Order: sequence, then C-alpha cells, then structure tokens
Amino acid sequence: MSSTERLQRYVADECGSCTDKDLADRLAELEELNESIGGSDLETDIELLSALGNETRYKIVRMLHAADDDELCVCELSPLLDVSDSAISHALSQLTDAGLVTRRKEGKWRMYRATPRASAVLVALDGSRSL
Amino acid sequence: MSSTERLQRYVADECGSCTDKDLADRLAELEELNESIGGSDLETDIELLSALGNETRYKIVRMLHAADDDELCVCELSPLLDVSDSAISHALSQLTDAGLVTRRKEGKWRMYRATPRASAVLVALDGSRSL
DNA sequence: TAATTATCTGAATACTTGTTCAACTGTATT
DNA sequence: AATACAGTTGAACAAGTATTCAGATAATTA
Repeated sequence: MSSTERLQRYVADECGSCTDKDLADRLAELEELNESIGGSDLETDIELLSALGNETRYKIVRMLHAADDDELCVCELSPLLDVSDSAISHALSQLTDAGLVTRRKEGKWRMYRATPRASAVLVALDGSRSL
Repeated sequence: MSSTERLQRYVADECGSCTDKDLADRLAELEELNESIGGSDLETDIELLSALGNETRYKIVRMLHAADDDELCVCELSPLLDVSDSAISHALSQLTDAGLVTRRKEGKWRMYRATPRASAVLVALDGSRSL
C-alpha cells in the first residue's frame, strides 16, 4: 500500500466530505513541514545530540559548563569519571567534532572549555525540566 | 597511578609554589563541580538527548514542532520518513518515554504532539546555531 | 460477525558505539 | 640524551541500537 493512500483516507476522515483540492492542500502543507526540517542543519544537530546523549560525554560537558568560563584540563576531569584516560580522550574528540567543547594546549596539559552552544543546550534542558 | 597524583602535579604547576591548603581547596572545588552534575537529572537528560540524536526520531520531533501546536497522526509522519511503520512506531514509543512527545487516541488514528520540553531543546538548537 | 485498517509489539539481525589495551607523539625534567 | 609525563590514536571486541519481519490488537466498516 502506498502511504499516501492512508493519508488520503485520514484527510477525508478529518474533514468529513471534502474536495480533492482540500486534500491536495493538506498534502502540500505536509510537504512544507518536511522542508522546514531541511532548514535546520540536520546532520550537525544529530551529531551534537548523540554526542551529548552518553553518560561519559554528558558528564564532561556538565562539568565544563559548571566551571563557567573556566577551562579544565583532562587531569581535572579524570578523577570524576569512571573510565580510562583513553576513553576520556575519545570522548573529548567527539565532543570537539560536535562543536560542544574547544581545546587548547598549555604546556603539557590540554585545556577544554564548553562552547556557547553546549551551554545553550544545557540551559534549555535545565530550564525545561519542570514544564 | 592514582589520578589525584596527576591532579596534584597540575595544581602545583598552576599556582607555582603553593601550600597544601591551596591544593585541598582546589580538590574541594572540583568535588563541588561533580556534585552539580548530580543536581541535573542525569539519566532523564541522557535519555532525552540520545532519543533525539537519531535521524528518524529527530525528524519526527522536528515535524511535530514545525506543526506548532497541531498534532499529527502517524499516517502524516510516515510519507516523509524512509522507514517502515514499525520503525516509526518504535521511534514514537521511545520519544514518548523520553518525554519528547505525547500520544492521544482519536478513533483508529493516533495523534502525536511535541512536548514543551522538546520545543525548548529545538529552540535552543536553532538559537545557538550561529554562536 | 468477518474483514479491513492503523498502529503496536517482540524477536531477530545487521549495524553502530563505547571502552579498553597497547603503542605513539609531544613536552618537560633530570 | 634519557626518562617521565600528559594525552592521543587505532585496532579489537563487547555491548547497545535501529530497523525489519511477522504476528497481535483495537477500532471501524461491510
């Protein structure tokens, strides 16, 4: 069965008896919705969300965010996470790629900082918790 | 090696020559950061983020959000997604569990709507894109 | 009541991901 | 120079996930 058949039955159902034009209009409306998705940068957003959607990485970003505009080095993150340094390093690379943290060399230490975008998402999560 | 050893070296490095008290203070500070993580509902947030961090589910929530306060039925989502109805149904369950959408029966159709929390996160993503 | 429709569910499976281990790079110290 | 240190990288593998298929369920229609 073509999925538009079901949709047509639904639209017919919804508006009782309605013209073919009404139906075409509704289909066009849905097509618009679909295009609005392309507008937001789908891939980038998904990369960001799936990067944050993991305990290790989420904790890292939370800590960096909680540190306000202070950066932290790996050695500061490490004691608070129950995974190997290697896992932390992998996590930090992925977070960097996703635009959630930035990296800076300082002698033999690497300093990390949450990006404004990371903070924006965490603030939204915190602010919407009770909605 | 205990991870606090490295941290101690870092703190020593950071403040030149500093007292044991300075060091203890810094450690306490980091411990506080760690507790601030517990404050936010870690598990809930991660469930939400990983639910949104998938193409099918992200598209569904985007469409529902783009429909403003109008609900959509599965039959309206289906034509715009390249997966089976079963996959859509699984996706919708997961989104419901994560608090991103709500479900309502309407005769033989199921209507879905984005939650305020879902909208808050999408708005944050859109608003922070250029930062 | 039987058939149809819309959606859901669970099992199966292919795919993806997270962590670790071992080896490596670059920096500092001796 | 040699050693130690901080962190990274890639391969490997276990664990988790996304989709599909087949069959179930619940509402509607014939």
